[in-house]
Amino acid sequence: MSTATANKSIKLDASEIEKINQFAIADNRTPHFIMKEAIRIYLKRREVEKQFIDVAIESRKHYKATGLHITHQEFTAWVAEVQKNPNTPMPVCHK
Amino acid sequence: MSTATANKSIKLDASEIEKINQFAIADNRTPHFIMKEAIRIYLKRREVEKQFIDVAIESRKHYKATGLHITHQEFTAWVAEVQKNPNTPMPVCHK
DNA sequence: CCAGTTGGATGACC
DNA sequence: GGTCATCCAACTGG
Repeated sequence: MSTATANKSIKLDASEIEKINQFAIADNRTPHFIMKEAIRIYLKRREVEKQFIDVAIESRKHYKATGLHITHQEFTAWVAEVQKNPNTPMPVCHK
Repeated sequence: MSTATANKSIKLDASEIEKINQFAIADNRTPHFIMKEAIRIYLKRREVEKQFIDVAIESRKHYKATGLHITHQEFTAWVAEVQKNPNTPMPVCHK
């Protein structure tokens, strides 16, 4: 009962297959591996992206619920300040 | 003859399949499409990368043939200089 | 209606 | 894990 791997089919056109083979040969792995890698990388990117927007949505919900926020000016001012003084505290959320 | 598309199989484990399905649903496309997209993107990245190193190899061959080059110091000095004066010319290759 | 493409599942072989 | 061949359902355009 380790990792059950299922066989999925995918239609690729000739040019893509060629390229996959080239790269597979180039770094000495199988075309299959290349495809899996492609998918792994893609999924990882999507996950990170999703988490990013999830956090944004969360933050917004929190703001809607509590009214707590900082302004864009407060934030950019802090960004500028932190260059000079790395321990400048982030602005505090307020109503 | 339009674009001949051949059928390839790829073994993916359950977690990957789930994620593919999630993203497929999320942006309203088929899982199959997602996989193709993943591969397209990967291939594109690799191609660009390859071209980059090809240029590097070309440059090196040119150097080996002609002896023309600039030093690392010359280059970094220029990088620094160009910040202050954007039209600072790049150092010229020499023996 | 049939041909062609896409999307997808399997079974078998190495 | 890696690869191929087949067969299936759904949709699209002549």
